[in-house]
Amino acid sequence: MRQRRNEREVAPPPGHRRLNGRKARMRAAERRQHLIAAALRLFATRGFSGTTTKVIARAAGISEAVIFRHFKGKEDLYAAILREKASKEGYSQTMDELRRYAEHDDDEGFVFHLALRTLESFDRDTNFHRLMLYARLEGHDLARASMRVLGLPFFEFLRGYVVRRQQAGKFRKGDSFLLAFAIVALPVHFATASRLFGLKQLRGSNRSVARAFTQTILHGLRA
Amino acid sequence: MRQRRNEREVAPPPGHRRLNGRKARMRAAERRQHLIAAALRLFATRGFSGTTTKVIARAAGISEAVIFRHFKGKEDLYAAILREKASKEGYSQTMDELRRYAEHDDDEGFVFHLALRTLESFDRDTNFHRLMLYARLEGHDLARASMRVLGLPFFEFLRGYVVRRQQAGKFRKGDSFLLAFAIVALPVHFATASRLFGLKQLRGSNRSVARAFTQTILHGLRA
DNA sequence: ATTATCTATAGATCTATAGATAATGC
DNA sequence: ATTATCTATAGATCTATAGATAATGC
Repeated sequence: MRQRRNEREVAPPPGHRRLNGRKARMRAAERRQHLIAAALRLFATRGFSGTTTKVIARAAGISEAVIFRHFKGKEDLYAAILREKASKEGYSQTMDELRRYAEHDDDEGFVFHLALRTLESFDRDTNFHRLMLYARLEGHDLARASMRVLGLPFFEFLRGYVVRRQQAGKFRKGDSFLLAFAIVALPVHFATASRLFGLKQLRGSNRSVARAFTQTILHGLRA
Repeated sequence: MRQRRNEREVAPPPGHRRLNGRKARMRAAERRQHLIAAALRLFATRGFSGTTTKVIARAAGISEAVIFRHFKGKEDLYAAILREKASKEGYSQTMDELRRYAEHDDDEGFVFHLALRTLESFDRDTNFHRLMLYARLEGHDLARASMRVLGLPFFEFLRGYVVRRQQAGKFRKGDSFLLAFAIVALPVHFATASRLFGLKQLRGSNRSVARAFTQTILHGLRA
């Protein structure tokens, strides 16, 4: 099982100086980021307790001691990754975009772009999503916190949209919670299966997948 | 983080003899099952590498050495759990039931019971589903195998049903793979969020949730 | 002179085994 | 007599720290 050796060094960030072929030293802030990047990949593939500081050090191309110079401990490094990567940015940007479709009562645009941005996010930040899934399973505090601070507001925004469309008589009546849940469930579940678990059967361009889910969510399977 | 102490003993199976207040010894086969049950709970909550043989022994109320008497090692115990619990039973029983709805072209019955059985399965075997999610993330061979042997045939059966209904003109045209995926995605994603991650916001009886998803899948959100 | 990194190692913990001992079935 | 379990411990790893050394900026 856990015997895979995936410890090749993480490339130093662009702009990083090199000293006649040998590695130049990084400044503290730079090394911090570098360690976060290296550790993210490893925690994402093997989980917290499946990842040793030794492996992280090897992947980052430094000695173990350096990790503890920059972070209080393994747990602190893990927490730093979550804090660093679980930024509001992606969420609020997508929310702004969706709000525009919502203002025009453009259900197709709304659902389609929600799905599309979800798929793109899993493509871009596969490791982060993998890490979050691990963190949620492990019941990590910061995963819960991130869910509360980012996930819930987003979901409430989505549910608000559903309620508004129900009141306008455009969406079926019914538990707005479950309807909103259904909208996110399709793309998230698909992205999880295809990107995180690598189910090969799931193919197609992001746009075509998003289009199919949009049709399904808005009009259902029935002809 | 991983500091929770959840090591109370697993109750011995019913019918287990007791010797004037003290524990009676189990026969090998019985102890094996007992260890599997105890370890399942722990692996499910903490993952493979997050669970030590010491903690398993404590939870089972025996010394660590007993584990290695019954299993070649921790990995072997883990594999035994997957083999034991990932039985075809649940799947083929549900498939038989669904086949009956399919024969009567009862889309409502088909989708509703698929959702209902999924939710019930996550209620009944929460720990198993948690373990499988961990195993899939960790890329465990047996998780992949179980997906191939159980998951795929089930999915192909489902896709076959979708194709047949498309040919009958009852289901919309479109990628049968994605349509079939949508049918399972709603209940599975919901069960995962509510049962495995304990999102409290997700409530409602299994039947009402299954009903809501059936409506959504068959008729969509549009009024 | 300051900052980043390394080597070496302590001390805890983890998996696994050997050999002794206690319970059970006949 | 056989089977299940325990105690004790080996040997490998794991996180973390102390103190020495090498690179960098001024």
